[in-house]
Amino acid sequence: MFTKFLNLETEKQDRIINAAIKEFAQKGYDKASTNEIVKEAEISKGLLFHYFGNKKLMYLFLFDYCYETIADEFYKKIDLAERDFFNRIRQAVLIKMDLLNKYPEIFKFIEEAYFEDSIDVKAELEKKIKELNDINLGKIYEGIDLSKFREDMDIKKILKIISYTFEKLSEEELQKAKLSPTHQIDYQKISKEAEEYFEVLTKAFYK
Amino acid sequence: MFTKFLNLETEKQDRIINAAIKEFAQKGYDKASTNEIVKEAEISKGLLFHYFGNKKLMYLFLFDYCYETIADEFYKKIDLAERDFFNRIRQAVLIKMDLLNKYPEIFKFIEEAYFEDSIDVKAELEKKIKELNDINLGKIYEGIDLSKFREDMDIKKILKIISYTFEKLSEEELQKAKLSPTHQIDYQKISKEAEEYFEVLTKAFYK
Amino acid sequence: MFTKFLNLETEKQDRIINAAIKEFAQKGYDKASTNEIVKEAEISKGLLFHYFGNKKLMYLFLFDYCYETIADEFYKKIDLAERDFFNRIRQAVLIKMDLLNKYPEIFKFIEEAYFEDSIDVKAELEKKIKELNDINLGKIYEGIDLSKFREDMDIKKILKIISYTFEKLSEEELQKAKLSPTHQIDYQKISKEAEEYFEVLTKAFYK
Amino acid sequence: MFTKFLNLETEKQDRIINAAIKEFAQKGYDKASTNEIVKEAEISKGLLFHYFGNKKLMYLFLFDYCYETIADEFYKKIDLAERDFFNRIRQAVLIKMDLLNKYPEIFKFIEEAYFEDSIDVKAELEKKIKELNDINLGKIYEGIDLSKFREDMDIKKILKIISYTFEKLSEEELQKAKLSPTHQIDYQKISKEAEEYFEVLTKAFYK
DNA sequence: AATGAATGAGCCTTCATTCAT
DNA sequence: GATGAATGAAGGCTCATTCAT
Repeated sequence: MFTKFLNLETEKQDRIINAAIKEFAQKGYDKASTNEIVKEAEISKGLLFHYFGNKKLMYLFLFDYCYETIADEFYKKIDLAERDFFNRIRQAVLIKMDLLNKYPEIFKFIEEAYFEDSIDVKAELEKKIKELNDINLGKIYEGIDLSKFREDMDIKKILKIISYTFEKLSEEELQKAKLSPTHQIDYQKISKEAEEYFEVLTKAFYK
Repeated sequence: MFTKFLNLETEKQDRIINAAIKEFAQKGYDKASTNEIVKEAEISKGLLFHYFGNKKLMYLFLFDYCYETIADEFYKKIDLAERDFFNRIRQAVLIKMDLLNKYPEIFKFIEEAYFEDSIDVKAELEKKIKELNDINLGKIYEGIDLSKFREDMDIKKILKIISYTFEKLSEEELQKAKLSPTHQIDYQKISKEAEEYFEVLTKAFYK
Repeated sequence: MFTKFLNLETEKQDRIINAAIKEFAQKGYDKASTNEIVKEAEISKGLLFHYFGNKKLMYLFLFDYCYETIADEFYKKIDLAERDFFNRIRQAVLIKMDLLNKYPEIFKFIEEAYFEDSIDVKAELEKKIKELNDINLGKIYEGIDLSKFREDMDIKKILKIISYTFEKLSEEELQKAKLSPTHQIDYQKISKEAEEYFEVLTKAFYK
Repeated sequence: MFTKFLNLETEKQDRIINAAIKEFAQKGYDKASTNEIVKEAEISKGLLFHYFGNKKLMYLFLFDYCYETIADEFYKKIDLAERDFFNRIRQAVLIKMDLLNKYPEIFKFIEEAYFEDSIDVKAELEKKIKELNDINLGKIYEGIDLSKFREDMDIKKILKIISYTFEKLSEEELQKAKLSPTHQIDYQKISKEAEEYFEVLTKAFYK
């Protein structure tokens, strides 16, 4: 499919990928301009279509590229030997924040992709996202020590409630950052808040 | 501001509003075409701009309209005499699903609006959303009987965890419906699932 | 033709005339908006067309109105008893400047009208301008004492050369004002410059 | 800037330039339609904007093109060895009329440009015109034999009066042609008239 | 007389994509 | 492989004018 592109010298690949990610992350699928991408990447108009066929396929390729980049690093860093659920989640939150810092554009791209509503890519994208969720859902809970949890409740539901809480917490902080004038995320405040929720949730769901 | 439009006969207003909501809900702000809206509403091009000035103002007007329509019905139906938190949330979930059924396009429009990233409307929209959040946040917890909850934890955090759980639950079901071929929401299944989570959460957080 | 309009109460007539002159003077025929005119004049859209038929006729009416307003005052003020040509022209220049100060919008309108190139009004306007020139050309020279001029030249050519000089002088000052940041006309400088040219021309063409 | 356009085959360049000049000359900046231009030039809509960016830049490019075309021919033809002022002006008048005959549309375009009031191009255009005036003002008087003129008057004013006379004379003839049904300029009559004015002016201002 | 809602052609500009070179 | 000129549909929006009330 994208073999032509992948056989390019890495430097040119990177130039193109970075230019495209930047444009899509900033403007979303519809408003992103292939003109801007080729200008930034310093390649010709025709070449982009030679490599990717069309805008949609390029976007979908970038989504995969971004997802893999982030996922690879994520699973490289997470310690599956840590069997305590809360510590595992704490780890996940910290790693996510680290990656956010390291690859802001890529992260931005993925985040926007989750909310991308353009009819051109919506269907394909949702399919991809669903698959990813199915694949990864289990992974993060792999090897968790379930013996610490109360046994008078459905363990799956407990895990879900805990996951939901931290996801919503992150979303809310993100939303707050979005609405603040500086768009700055206050990592320290999030960490502190998370610890307080850990405490409540441990008291509620651990033996 | 929109007095010209609001003085129209209701039938024509509805035709225009429905056409516009449908178009924006389906395609998002940028890709939505005023051409399509006037075609669907069976009015002339110029008239739309006679009423709303421009696309952006029309979109913002529709957001207000949609929000008010939903909020009015929501707060008319919710029983603030019900002081038990879980029953209150159960109510809220059911009412929301009912409205979702009754006004699917309006709901769609609002949901999309929350994620609308078009630079044209982003700023204004976020301001509106922020204001709404500030206003309504407290309202749903009004008059709740807090004496039933455990006292060894921060009550605010408990309430948040519970809210988060049901919000995420709804979102997940919605997402599942989105990805299913028929886009059908299985209300019964949701109700049943919600009851099971009520049970878990009561056990965890009630005295 | 415009009897409907002319039978209006003067106050309303003035409101409409002023609004229209302002808009045309500022934007030229094509870009002038009938919408802006009715808004400023506080009358309804339809009424404007009821009175004037269409934009073109309104413009032509305004040209006549403006021309008459200026010409009436001009010929009321000019002293036809002054038989010296240079004094007569000096008078004309001073009166013109006075009127410019008193009716800046009307003057602006007439000036713009002379350069109006819109195909819609060009032909009609040029016809009007030609007629006016024919009528008024003689008037300003009426009763001039020709005995002061040299007799070895065609007197008509002498008068033309003198007129041309002052017309061009005015045009140049106007153009300079146009190109200056403040658009301010320096009347004192013009008067002084004119006097210097008077001197040269007297020496050249008087006995 | 306009390299894309200037690298085109001359035939196509000419087709586009002629179509554009014609349209702007006839209708002025605002009313000129890019649609008409591309139709006349037989190119696609997009191509025009590919070459010139937007309407304004195209107009400004054409102004430069027209000015250079005329100025180049003018200064190629004028004989700077001719030191007699009247002969020099006679030359200038004849060359101008020749060019007018040869490039009527270009001339028209420039003339209209001087009076172009559209806010879109006014500022830029006036800047260009001002610069041109500064550059060319001296050139036409270069090497003139001033010893023939009377010494009891400001020589600069004399030269101005003479220039003004011939400029106005040309303008009047042009205006007459404009208002005549055939739009024909009667060069012979102009030459004869000019000679008569030469005579008067020589008598008045030469020693 | 007076209103202002309604029209729809026309405006400039953008864009992904194609294809001859 | 690489170029960038060329396409033309579609975009949001404006406007003088009409006409039912």
